[in-house]
Amino acid sequence: MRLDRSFYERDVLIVAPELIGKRMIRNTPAGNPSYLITEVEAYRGTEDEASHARFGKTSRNAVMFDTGGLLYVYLIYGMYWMLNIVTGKRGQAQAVLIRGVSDISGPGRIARTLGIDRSFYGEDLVSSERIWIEDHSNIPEYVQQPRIGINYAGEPWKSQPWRYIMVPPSQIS
DNA sequence: AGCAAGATCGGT
DNA sequence: CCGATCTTGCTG
Repeated sequence: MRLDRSFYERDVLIVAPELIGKRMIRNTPAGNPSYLITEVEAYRGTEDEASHARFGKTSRNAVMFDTGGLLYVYLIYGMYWMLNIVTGKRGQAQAVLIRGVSDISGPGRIARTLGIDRSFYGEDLVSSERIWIEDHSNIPEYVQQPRIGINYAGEPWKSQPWRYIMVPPSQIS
């Protein structure tokens, strides 16, 4: 069943690991593919020096300051769309970057495969007809690591283990 | 105003 | 390790 507002409105450090193992559904004229979420990163508030919210609200990141459950989509390196899910209550400026789904590794390739672009900025996962996330009662194992590509941030932000990676069942000892 | 750098990826 | 490619927000 589709996740509701109350799921997304919690702190990003709670929501991010819980997104691992959930299914993202992409409703298109061609079909209804679903993708298992396998890797995410948490970005937490204006004090997080690795976050786009670190300079406060701007035209690009404005949706991060809105309510949890909305999508934050932005273009990076002129060619890759990044898919993020806003979490927390309005004003908290938190988001989860989707880094891996099913057999797709890398946020840029995910957006390309799912057909995510600027038109998904602000899309609401709670009510959208195009994209949403379902809970299939899957509780996977995961490991935590520092986030990728944020060397510009200072400590402790650079080292926070806010990257969550699903451990395949075959690798659990 | 201009410009360096970016939550990346694929090829060399 | 470098180039693609363009938006962003600072002068990194």
